[in-house]
Amino acid sequence: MRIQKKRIKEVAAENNYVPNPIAVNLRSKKSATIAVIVPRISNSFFARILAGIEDEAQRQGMQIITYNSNESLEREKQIATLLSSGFVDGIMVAFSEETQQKRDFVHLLNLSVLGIPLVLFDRTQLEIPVDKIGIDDEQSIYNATEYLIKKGVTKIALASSIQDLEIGRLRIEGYKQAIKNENDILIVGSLNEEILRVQVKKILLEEEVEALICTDFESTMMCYRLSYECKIDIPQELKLIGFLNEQIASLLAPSISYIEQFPEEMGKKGFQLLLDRIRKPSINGDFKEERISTELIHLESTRFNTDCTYKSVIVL
Amino acid sequence: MRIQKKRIKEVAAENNYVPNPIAVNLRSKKSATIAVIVPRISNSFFARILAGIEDEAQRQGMQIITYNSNESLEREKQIATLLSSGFVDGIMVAFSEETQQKRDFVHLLNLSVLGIPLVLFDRTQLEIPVDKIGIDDEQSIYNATEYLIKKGVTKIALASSIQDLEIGRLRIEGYKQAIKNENDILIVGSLNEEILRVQVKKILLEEEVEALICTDFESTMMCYRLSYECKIDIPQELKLIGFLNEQIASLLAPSISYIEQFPEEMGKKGFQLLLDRIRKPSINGDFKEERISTELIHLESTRFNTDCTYKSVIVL
DNA sequence: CTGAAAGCGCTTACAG
DNA sequence: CTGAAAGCGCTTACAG
Repeated sequence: MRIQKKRIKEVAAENNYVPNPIAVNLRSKKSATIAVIVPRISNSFFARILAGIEDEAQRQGMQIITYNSNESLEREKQIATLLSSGFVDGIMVAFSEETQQKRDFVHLLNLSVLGIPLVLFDRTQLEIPVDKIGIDDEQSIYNATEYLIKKGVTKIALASSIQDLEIGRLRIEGYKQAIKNENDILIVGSLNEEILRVQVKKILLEEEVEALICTDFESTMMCYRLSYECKIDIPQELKLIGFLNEQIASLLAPSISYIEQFPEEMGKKGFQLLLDRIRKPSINGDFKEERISTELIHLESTRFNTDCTYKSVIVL
Repeated sequence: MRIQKKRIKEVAAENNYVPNPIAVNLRSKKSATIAVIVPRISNSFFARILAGIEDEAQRQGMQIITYNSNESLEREKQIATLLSSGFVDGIMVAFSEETQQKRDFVHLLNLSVLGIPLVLFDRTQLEIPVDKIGIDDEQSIYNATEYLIKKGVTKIALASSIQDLEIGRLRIEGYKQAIKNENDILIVGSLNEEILRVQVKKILLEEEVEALICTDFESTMMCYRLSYECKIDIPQELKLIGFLNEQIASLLAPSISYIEQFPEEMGKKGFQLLLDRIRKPSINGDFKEERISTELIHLESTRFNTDCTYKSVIVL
């Protein structure tokens, strides 16, 4: 038997035989494939999560099919319908903004009811009994704000372009918690780029803020740019902390202190949650909810004069 | 007959019946699925190409499975083996750096020999008889260089972190063609970030270059950052043109003029090429090779004093 | 026009 | 231990 098996494998290898996965799937009722739905694949954050999932999936010999909802609820529903035939072993979803705003998630609930293992990642604030993984949204901004307060900064404002997302709301909440005194709270936010631009310029020029905290990539880049346009020096006149990835943050001029979210790790852990659920369905309706701890990375934009000399800027 | 069919569809819809695609595929020998292999999914350029493919695929009712080779030849071979069983209708590939350097592409050739429609995108310089789509690599940098020359800039250097890729070589060639006089050619390049950093700093401080042209995202961001570190004012003392996406380019301070590659369009056109090939296999070995025309977008980093007032920088 | 049967490429349970 | 048969969920060609 063992010898036979070996011989078959040899012959198979010699002839470059690769079993047709379609047939294997149909027969075994296991596709060794999971589906991942992202709201926007060209967003580097989601692309990195995807890379993490890919990495882990490969180690387990599983494949991933990626779907891009393009932040559209309708498209998300189409994808859910497609997946409801159950041809994947499990699904990972970061739902669209529209889904959250309209609180319309029957299509996701439906998948879960059909018994298809489901994991929500990044955007997890939905009342569905499934496993979830996100970051410590509230804590992340709380830490950043508190750091500045401890350094003696008093006038700290917050800018956001995701205030309509639950994760945006949570991050803003973290800021509020840290500021404590309600009168010191100064928040500007808008989904609309132009509106936010005007708002940020206004507080930059009229309110003399000492520090700006941003809840997302777009608002961070915008604040970086606007401080330049307004000729406000970072970090001399303004401290800036935002959500960026390392590559961009460290190559900006000056480099911008940022909150690292470890998206690859989120992908890996999310995949692991899904795999666990595929192997052992929830019996009593118990599901896991994990949070990745973010990290505040200090670069030039939060350098204080009293700090000992920073990694010298000009190195030759 | 027509009535029956209608009735069936009605009942199907009522009961949320979705045919099992696995079974359909096995039966029909068509999977309505294509595979896309990218060298790095977290690279925003490839993520945007993917978005373009997704978009077009959706319109045609087809699915895409994404594979990430992580710039690894070995991983690329594994993926090719997997796909050689022919369970997808076609494949789009941007091969890895390693594949190009080692000129080891038997695995890709093999897929094509098996009769699986194949399209190479972005990185296309491989002697395989398949359809290809890329950008006008040589022309893109030629145009940028010539623009600066016409503006009277004489000392123009080039920086690259992709000189080992054929597309890098082509872009550098475009620069050389435009410069004409061999003595004026000044090129620095390295895959290694630290080495390139030192090289760029050196020419910035010692060679007094008036303009810098970059062949890729990494080198562009680095030059942007280094001009800040060296306290060289852009665009007053240095003009800069690179490869960036619009979002980043316009939010840098100053904003950086860039070569737009239209990645979504490349994805769409590449998918179209593949679909054409799936429907009508090449009989006499004729294959298409398309090039997307890039566009030089002028932002602040190529503003000349003589230019009429630019879109005012401070708008309130 | 209709409905039962064959078959896509596998795997696995079972008869011999 | 071995080899033939059943069956995964469909579609399509074909007999009636």
